[in-house]
Amino acid sequence: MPLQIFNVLGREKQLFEPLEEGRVGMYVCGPTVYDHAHLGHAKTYVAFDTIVRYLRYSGYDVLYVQNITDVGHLLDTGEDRILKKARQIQAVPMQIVETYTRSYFEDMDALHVVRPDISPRASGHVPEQIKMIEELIASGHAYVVDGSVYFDVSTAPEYGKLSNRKIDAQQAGWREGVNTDKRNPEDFALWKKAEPEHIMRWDSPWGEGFPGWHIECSAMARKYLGPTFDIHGGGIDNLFPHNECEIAQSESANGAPFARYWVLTGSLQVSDADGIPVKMSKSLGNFVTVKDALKQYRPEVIRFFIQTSHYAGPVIYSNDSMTSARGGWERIYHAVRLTEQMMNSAPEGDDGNAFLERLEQARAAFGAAMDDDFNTPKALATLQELTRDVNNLLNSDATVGLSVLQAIHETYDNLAGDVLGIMPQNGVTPMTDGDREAGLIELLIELRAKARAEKNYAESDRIRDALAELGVVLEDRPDGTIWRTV
RNA sequence: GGCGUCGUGGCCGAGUGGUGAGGCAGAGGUCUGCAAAACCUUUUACGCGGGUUCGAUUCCCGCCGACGCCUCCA
Repeated sequence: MPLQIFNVLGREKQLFEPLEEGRVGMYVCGPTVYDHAHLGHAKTYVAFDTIVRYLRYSGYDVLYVQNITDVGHLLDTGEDRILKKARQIQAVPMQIVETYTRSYFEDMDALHVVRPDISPRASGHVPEQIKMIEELIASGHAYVVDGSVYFDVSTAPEYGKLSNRKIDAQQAGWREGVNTDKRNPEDFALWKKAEPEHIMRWDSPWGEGFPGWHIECSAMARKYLGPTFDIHGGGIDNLFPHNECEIAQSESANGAPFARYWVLTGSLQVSDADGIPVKMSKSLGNFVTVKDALKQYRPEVIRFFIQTSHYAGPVIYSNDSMTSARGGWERIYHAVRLTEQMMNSAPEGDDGNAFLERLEQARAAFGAAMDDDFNTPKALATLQELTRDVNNLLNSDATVGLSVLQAIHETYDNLAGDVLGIMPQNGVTPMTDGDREAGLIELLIELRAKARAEKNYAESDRIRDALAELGVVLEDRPDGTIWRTV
């Protein structure tokens, strides 16, 4: 079955047909780098990582662009986020940007998030933004007031089509006294005049200033993906005004449709003191940083947790749900470890090759689930069902030949590893630390086997307990002992 | 108030007009020096009220409730 995607623009599941056959241009709104990433960011970017991985697994040549916002994102006090942070810790703004950009990539790398092909920074694309603003002024979509430039929403008749908002109905929300430069309250800034104390400033045809928040995505998407491209992603919380403004700017400036499919992710929530779920966010202070979460759970478990619910829905983070995710992930992981260790001593040949059909069926079921709007929970269910059958096979008396074990392993490698990114990355280079460690563990297992054969259980348990302390779990099976890390 | 998403068993979480997805937790069993793992069996479901239908958890209407956005957030 071909891939179907729920397009927020139109709010329906649609057959995915890229602009150019076999290629996908994709833009995802990235983070504002003024602090460490938290699990809410992880949910969004793991979700899009999974989508990109699946598109590539399906044979698409994906160009994935995800911006870094390092200028222009203002607080409601009119203060720039980056500048505020810089003042707090007495640093130069670009120092902040650099620190947290590195931190962001460090976290995403740890979570096995494949890096975007291009990670453009807003501050590095000011000329492109200025150019687009000039085009908008020339075509009558924007106007200059005292060194600032605003987009005239009344010139974009389709404004509101993504978020289903009608301009006239929103008047009530306008607060008196704010941004009185604007002709209409719903107009938004493309360029802001820099007050003397504003350090981040650039020359422009309208004097020194800095770009508005929305224009960066429009300018950078156009630069790297062209006026029209396939998929635009982001968190649902940016639906309005950010995404809506992007569309208005881009389509007005380019005279062409902007993104064809809009894919937005639901928010990560946390229960408050009364047990009511609320969004995890910086401003509420109820966040868990990715770095802290990684101290408690391995990256595969965090990914698995995120993938147990559909990307578009909300997810409630709690210790219980994480523990449950860990249990579910371990079941799959144990089967993979069992397969790997049986491969070490399996007979050559294809005994048990009737199982190959089951593997094909698993791939088909997994693909069908993912083709249905990237339904990762359903895809995981197909892996769990496969795992039950794999366990039954490997624990039976039947002989399983090496080629069949390899086929099983490859199936997990492709589906759980390549697509979902939930298999530990095992180094295949010879004599890595990992290999040395594996050799030492196996040596200890041999010593323990000798002790067990002599019924010296005190000694065998001592070895097992000591290894457990170090995070290596042993499991005795009729045909020997297997191990895995926790 | 406006726009939107959603309400599934102890918990998490898919899905469908008519055979109880899957996982976690619980109970019993098999296996085992112990442990662990695995497998088998097993217990609780579809917010409330109407309507359409032979039949609705699934479609329609209303209500209630939760969350998100409308002002910075992935």
